[in-house]
Amino acid sequence: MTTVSAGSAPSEETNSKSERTRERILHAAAQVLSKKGYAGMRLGDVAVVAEVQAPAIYYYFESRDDLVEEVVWVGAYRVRTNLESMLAKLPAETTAMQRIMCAVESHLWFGLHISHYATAAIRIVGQVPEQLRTRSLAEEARYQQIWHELLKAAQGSGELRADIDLRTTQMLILGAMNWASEWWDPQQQSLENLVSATQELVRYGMGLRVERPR
Amino acid sequence: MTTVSAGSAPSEETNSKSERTRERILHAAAQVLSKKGYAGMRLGDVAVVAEVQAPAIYYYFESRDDLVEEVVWVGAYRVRTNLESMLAKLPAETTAMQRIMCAVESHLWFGLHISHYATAAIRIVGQVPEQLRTRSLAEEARYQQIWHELLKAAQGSGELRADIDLRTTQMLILGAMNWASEWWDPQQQSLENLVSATQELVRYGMGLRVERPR
Amino acid sequence: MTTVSAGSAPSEETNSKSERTRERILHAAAQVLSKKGYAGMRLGDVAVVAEVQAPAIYYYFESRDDLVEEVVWVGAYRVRTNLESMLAKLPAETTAMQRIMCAVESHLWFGLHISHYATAAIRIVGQVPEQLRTRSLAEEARYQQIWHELLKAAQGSGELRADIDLRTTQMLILGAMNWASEWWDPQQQSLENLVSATQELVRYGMGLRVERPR
Amino acid sequence: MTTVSAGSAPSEETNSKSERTRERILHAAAQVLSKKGYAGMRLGDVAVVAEVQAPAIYYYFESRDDLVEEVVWVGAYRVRTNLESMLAKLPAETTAMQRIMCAVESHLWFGLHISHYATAAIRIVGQVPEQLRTRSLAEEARYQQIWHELLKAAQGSGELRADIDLRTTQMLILGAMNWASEWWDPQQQSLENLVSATQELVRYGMGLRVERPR
DNA sequence: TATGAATGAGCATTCATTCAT
DNA sequence: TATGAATGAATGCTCATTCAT
Repeated sequence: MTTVSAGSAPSEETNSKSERTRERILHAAAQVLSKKGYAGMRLGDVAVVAEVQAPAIYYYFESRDDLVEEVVWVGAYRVRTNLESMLAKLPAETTAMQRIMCAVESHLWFGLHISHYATAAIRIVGQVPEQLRTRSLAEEARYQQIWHELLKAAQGSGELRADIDLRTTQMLILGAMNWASEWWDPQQQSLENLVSATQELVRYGMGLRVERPR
Repeated sequence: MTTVSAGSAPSEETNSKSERTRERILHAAAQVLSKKGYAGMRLGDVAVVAEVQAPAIYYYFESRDDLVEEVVWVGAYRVRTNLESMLAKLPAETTAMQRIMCAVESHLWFGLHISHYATAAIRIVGQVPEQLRTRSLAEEARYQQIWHELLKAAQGSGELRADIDLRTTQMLILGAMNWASEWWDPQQQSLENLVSATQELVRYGMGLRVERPR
Repeated sequence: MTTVSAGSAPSEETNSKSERTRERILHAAAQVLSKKGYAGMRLGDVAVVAEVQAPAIYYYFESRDDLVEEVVWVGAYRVRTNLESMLAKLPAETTAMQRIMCAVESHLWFGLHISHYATAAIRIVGQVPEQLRTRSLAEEARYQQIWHELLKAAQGSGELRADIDLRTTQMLILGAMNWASEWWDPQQQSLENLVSATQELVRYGMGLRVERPR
Repeated sequence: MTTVSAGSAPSEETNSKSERTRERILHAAAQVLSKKGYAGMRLGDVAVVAEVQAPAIYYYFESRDDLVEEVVWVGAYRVRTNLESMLAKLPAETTAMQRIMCAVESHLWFGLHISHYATAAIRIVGQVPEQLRTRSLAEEARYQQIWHELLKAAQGSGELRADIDLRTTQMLILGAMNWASEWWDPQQQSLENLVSATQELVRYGMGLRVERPR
């Protein structure tokens, strides 16, 4: 799904047994991190989930923090590349607002459905020591930049009101979606439903519209 | 603002020295919790912030978890009562939508400006063991209920579109605000600004309105 | 019951309120000690039993060890003086063996029925640091001495076999009685019964006697 | 002496290095327990004696209480199996009284000479929380049962007086021997001596026998 | 005479990490 | 490539003890 290009990119195609084990550990860490938080993740738990012994982790990662760093980075990396590839697939004539709607779908779909990495990365932001965030911060900046350009384009094309505070609004929207991992329950509501409700809110707000745009 | 006097309510008026120490510890715990998360809160850190020795905490709280439980509960309790008292002050003729705007202001103002408790409670949701959440879950349910009634009233009065998914929208809005504690920086943006940007988003969304309602 | 003569003797007649509290604490300590052992006795438990607050203990005793020391000493002291007063009451013509039987009764009766102090003193022998035992060791030596004289007298009068190892036998008998506190249950067996069974064992052993002496 | 091989029996043959370490910790715990009592046993002391670091104990035992439980059980188990194997070695024609004498020897020899476990088990009876005693209580019941049968057989064969209270006498004898760990000093008296003095007391008591039975 | 408040020392336990194999 | 065994550095918690009142 994710289109991985460069050498050091986080592969999802597992090759050798060794690489598969490494991936299993990373997966397990993402899972545990998203449930227990940064300080709450114990290597023992990760080992259980990954079906290895705890010391085996050290064969693949220098330290616990290294493991966390990678999870967080992979999360951010995949969220960004996923969005990029989704946007790339859109036909040229897609309007700016439709692109934003696509980004909403990408964010929710990826964060809630595909990847523990994203959830983990999202949930432990703010608990992770600064020094572990260098790589992921860069990714997040790129991601924010993509969103920023989407919004600016929409404003340019007149699809977005000129008077809104772009940066704040962007953060509020991403926040609304990030927080969904705290309450959204696939048993109670389909992801499609959540996506369209979010798109509605983002586009029109809750208030009454006298005349439906478009 | 909330002056709670009755029964077992969490007092903010500190009386005896003993009560003040207890409050200091509770404050400190909220602060540390919101920064480090549930598993990351060490009693030693709390003690340093509260300017006591760590074992003194046990004079006031049965256990670490008891302390966390109280912080989380106080957070939820104060958020709810703050909203109630804000709403109670509104004149009778206030429209349903205006009440919602007031609730937005209350939520952001209280969560970001007034109380580490609220931030703590928000940030560690999902990390705290279920058994510590009994009291706070009840509070949160009451809070959600108040919001739900606000939205329903607005829908009833025709100020809200009839076709939106109330529950999902409510969660998205609260999420957008909760997440603000992750990125909002008082140095860069005034709270007033954040509040009005949020109110705008909630009310009208980002999209162009052909004709401004009302 | 105990005939206390000298000034510093452990009084059982409580006079002032202060003295009564002190006695209550001492009692409580004896009770807790006999149940939990030396290291297991917590001042908090003692305080609960004595119905005071823990720090109050320090008004009456220099330290925890001081309290223990006194309990142990009072136990030893009372066991000794009790035996002495029992023996003193016997008519002049009492035989040496009858005196021993009286001592057996005294030991059991006192250790099991009257006094937690004795039980405590007995049970924690060997756990208490040497330095706390100075006074009580002296008492115990006196007690052993009394027993030794009783046995020697009986050997002298021909009531005891000449070929038995007096010291070892004495220790075995006292041990048999001391250990009774571990298993004797007043609900299942009267003290009188235990006393006479012990007297029988001491006097005749378990073995068949061809001809009953005397 | 006891060579236990079957099932979950506490092995004395140490095999792997790991098993030897575990045994060393168990030994150390028995030693410390018998000296300091249940509450007085610190894992630090055990670790020093076992020549490991304290946390290493947790590699072999779930908790401090688990360690205590095992010591107490091993003590009870070995005392019982030792007695059984001693009795099993006696020739068929051994009289019931001689069997009892053998049991006395076994108890003293094992409790005082061979095994800290036995001493520990004996000394901390009554301090150990009930829940740690399940396994050992079962062992002790079996041990008491063996003794009971020995005594009953002797009464049946006419070697024991018919009029003695079997249960009480049995407890007194075992108590006399258990207590020996409090006072017996191998420097001052040989174990052989203690054994024969005890056998004498058990068989004939202290009193004068007109005619030596048998 | 007694207690509420607080502390320092110590203890059981956990956990990331190491290392020989 | 992986694990069994072990450890050092915390960390929560207990408890004797102090002290102002």
